[in-house]
Amino acid sequence: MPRIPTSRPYHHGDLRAALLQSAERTLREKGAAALSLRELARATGVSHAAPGRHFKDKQALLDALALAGYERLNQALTAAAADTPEADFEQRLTALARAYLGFAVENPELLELMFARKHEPDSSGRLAAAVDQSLGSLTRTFARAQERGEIVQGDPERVTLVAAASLHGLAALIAGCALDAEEAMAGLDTHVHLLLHGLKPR
Amino acid sequence: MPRIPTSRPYHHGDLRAALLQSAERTLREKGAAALSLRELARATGVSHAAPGRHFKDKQALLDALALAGYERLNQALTAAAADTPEADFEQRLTALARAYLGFAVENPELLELMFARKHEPDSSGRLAAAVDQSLGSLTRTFARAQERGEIVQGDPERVTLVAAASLHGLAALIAGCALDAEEAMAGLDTHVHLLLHGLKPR
DNA sequence: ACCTCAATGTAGGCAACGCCAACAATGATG
DNA sequence: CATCATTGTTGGCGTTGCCTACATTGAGGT
Repeated sequence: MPRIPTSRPYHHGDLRAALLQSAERTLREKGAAALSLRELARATGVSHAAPGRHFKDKQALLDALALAGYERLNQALTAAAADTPEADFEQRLTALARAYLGFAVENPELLELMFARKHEPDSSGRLAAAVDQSLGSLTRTFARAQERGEIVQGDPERVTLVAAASLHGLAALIAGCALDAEEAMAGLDTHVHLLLHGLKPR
Repeated sequence: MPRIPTSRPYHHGDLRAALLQSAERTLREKGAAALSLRELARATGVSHAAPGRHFKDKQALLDALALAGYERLNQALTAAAADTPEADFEQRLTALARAYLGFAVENPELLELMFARKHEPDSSGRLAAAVDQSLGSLTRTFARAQERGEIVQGDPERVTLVAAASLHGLAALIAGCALDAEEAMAGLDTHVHLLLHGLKPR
């Protein structure tokens, strides 16, 4: 059937980006469960099969969304690290923690997506790289601190993991509504302090 | 239309339990995405609308699944606490950590479900109670340690949170395939030690 | 013993979804 | 200017969650 002419041109221009943007909006406002390719297509003003040209799967779109999330998170962490160049280690770590938790508070649904265990084999490689890159800020901070003797010696990966797990745990609890966001942010300084100085009395 | 007689009785007996059991099996074997009420009904040998009599929603079934998960986790934690009655604090905490991480390794999909942010308002109360109960083992351990002076003073909730977040972070990373399970379990002792003694050199 | 009725299971239908195949419009490349 | 890969459209298929109407059952009151 020949097409009835409309105001919109046949080709969208940058449908992929538009879909991702719209998807992130729905994700933020209505949650991941409300994400449907068809609804997304309607919201973007294209036919229900158009998204299939840019994402082979629904999961492929979710993966792309997660990847974009990692990139934003990575930017936030890098900025936080750059903003406290010569501060002492505890302040530096606190800044990183604040950046990470801030991201978790602002994008809880996205965070859930980013750490979900179901990814296309295609995307998993790029996603793993993105995770490493995000962890990079933390790793570098710890490596430098270890060189300066501000941190216990030992396998740097393990030391970093202790901090990373603690922060990620907070973020996950916030994203899962098991922990009040403001309360967690307010107690962050104490949290990092306890992490660095230990739970045992000195 | 009158019913053609079959070997199976009209009433199942305990359909609700059978559905939950079947659901948990599918969850473990094929993931949460593969859970469908209709498929579940087929597997249990009832009609596609029968589950609706016991779970008003698909989400209601997921919530029931999560609740059962919390009960199992709680048992594991309680048992771990009971198994190390007079051990010193670090050993006690390590035992709790091992129990929690063990659960995460064995039931990653279930853990994801338990900490998902979408729950029916009906279930959320019971779920919150279950979370508190699971946290109870940790809280009690810390409270006792604080009384004995084995732990820094200060808001006990905050001190507990540092440990809880750290463990939950590890569990979440394992469940999300961002961390190798065996590696994490192997390094658990060191992890707990660092948590207690801090990352700064003494 | 019978009747009633709430609980539980069944049958069918509806709208929405993801995915697929066939076709149409477009713009870049020769 | 013809060709053709890219990108969008239409229509269809099978599945799903949920709803309504109906059937079967067992328990409790008379």
